[in-house]
Amino acid sequence: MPEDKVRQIPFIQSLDRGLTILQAVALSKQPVSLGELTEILGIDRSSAFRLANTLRRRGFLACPAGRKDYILGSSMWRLSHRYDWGNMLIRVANQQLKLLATQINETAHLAIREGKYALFIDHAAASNVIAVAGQVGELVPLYCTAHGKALLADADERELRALFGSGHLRRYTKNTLTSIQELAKECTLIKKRGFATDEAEYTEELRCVAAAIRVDNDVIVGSIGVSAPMTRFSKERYRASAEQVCKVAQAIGILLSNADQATDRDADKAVAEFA
Amino acid sequence: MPEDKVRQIPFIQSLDRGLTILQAVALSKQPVSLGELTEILGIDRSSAFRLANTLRRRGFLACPAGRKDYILGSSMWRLSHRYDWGNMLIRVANQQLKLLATQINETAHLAIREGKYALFIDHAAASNVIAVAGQVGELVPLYCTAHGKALLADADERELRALFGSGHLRRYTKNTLTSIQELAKECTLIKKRGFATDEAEYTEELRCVAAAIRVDNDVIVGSIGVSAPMTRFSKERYRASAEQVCKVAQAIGILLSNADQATDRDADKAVAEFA
DNA sequence: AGTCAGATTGCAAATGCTGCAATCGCCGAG
DNA sequence: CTCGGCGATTGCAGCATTTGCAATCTGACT
Repeated sequence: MPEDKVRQIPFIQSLDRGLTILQAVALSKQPVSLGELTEILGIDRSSAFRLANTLRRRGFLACPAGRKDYILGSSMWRLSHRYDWGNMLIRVANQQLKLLATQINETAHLAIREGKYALFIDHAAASNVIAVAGQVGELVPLYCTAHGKALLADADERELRALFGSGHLRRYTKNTLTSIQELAKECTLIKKRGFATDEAEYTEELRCVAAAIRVDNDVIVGSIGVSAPMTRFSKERYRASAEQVCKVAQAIGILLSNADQATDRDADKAVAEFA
Repeated sequence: MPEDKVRQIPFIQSLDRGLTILQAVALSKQPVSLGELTEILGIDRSSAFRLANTLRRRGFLACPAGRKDYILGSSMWRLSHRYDWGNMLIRVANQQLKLLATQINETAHLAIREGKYALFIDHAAASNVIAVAGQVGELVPLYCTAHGKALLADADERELRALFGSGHLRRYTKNTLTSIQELAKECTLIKKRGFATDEAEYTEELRCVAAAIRVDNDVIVGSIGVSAPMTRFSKERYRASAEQVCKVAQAIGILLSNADQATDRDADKAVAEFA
């Protein structure tokens, strides 16, 4: 269990414990019993109970009808729904996005997943280059774009079928992957090497590299990438770009993971190497 | 602000305060300064600071680059993203869904929003009736279905344009609304009267009524409704159904809002004193 | 530079939290 | 139907944690 806590600044024990409970419950697929919480926190049963009870009163936890173990409550739902996460991502990633566009000298995009599609939520154009496809606000299929596939990186075949059904996928170009099986294999590869490509699989003549943005090196919350016409984006050039894309994606992930000053620097470092 | 403290059930003060901060920050559109938090909690500056700082260390709050006021952090994102809200909604709504199907004697559906689409996540068929469109897992457009429009009820024209673009909407039947302007007007109406209709706007010959499910009478988290072929679902019959649909939607909303207190009799007191 | 508002830190008091142990409530076994 | 057994809940007294005050720091504006 990774427990990295720095206490240079005094921190409130009981609040911290409460948050631990919240996390534990959120990360568990099953309802969590008081006993388990006691175990996790390593404190007395009664204390765990009172903590959990406080969370329940506030609606952050709830008890499934009749049961006495805990699940997340509606407050979490409400609070996170109300919040404008898209804007947060845009804000945090903006600088990195521009950096990427400048370095590679092609248009860079930021996307999030929206159901079966990837949604472009921001872009940065290189100064001296004609803008390329991918308007902000545009929805593109997940399965045949670099951004989409990056967002799908963690999916296995079962999930893909649940999402797209078991039939064939619509073909956009001659390179489009149309079977779930191929797609699943591609996802595995993408996950391993860290970036996804689009070899004109959605739009003819358009090549694209993208990497998933992960919070805590885990949950995928968005993707960042660059794209350009094949004529301008040679295979080796865009392969080289992949590395930069990955680094930037990671930098943004770090910024999101612990958005405090200390980690601003970590992110800078991560980017600095090739800046 | 009166600070009634009833300690029939002991609750942890500092955790409670921390949660208050979380709420305050989440509900504010703007970053919240330490001063404001102090104000809200009615405690000393330094205490508020330490509380907020603990939340920040855990990633529940963050500071926008360089600034020193607070916004929600990535932990909220991560936790709520990872949690299976769909299942929670299905679980809570299941009974009501069946009830609705029985009462109206037509198929009832439960849907959530997924990007530009409504996603059916559960359904209940009336016993003696041939099943109707709307498989669980099906995605349907937001703008031309009762569920979709119910989910859009709070959107204004600006938001609609941001979502659908400013062009024309695809026409599925002769009744489909194809202009954003019409849609915006419809949304206003839906919001006012509490339910949305689909007069064969997506599928020919299919009529549908749906109402938004709101947590805390505010945030829309899903929709519930019934549908049937027009031949069987006369205009007056389905108008009468609207009322029931609304009631059920509201009931689910209440169940979601206080999932903990709904099953707990003692908690009624707690609710009373909070109000 | 100088001033001011807000953020951060040190410290001792005391409040609130904790763990222990006793009680309660629910199940399944006898 | 009663009896254990297990986990949840509650009462209590000691003391660790949190708190408010006051001092210090930061950094923005004059």
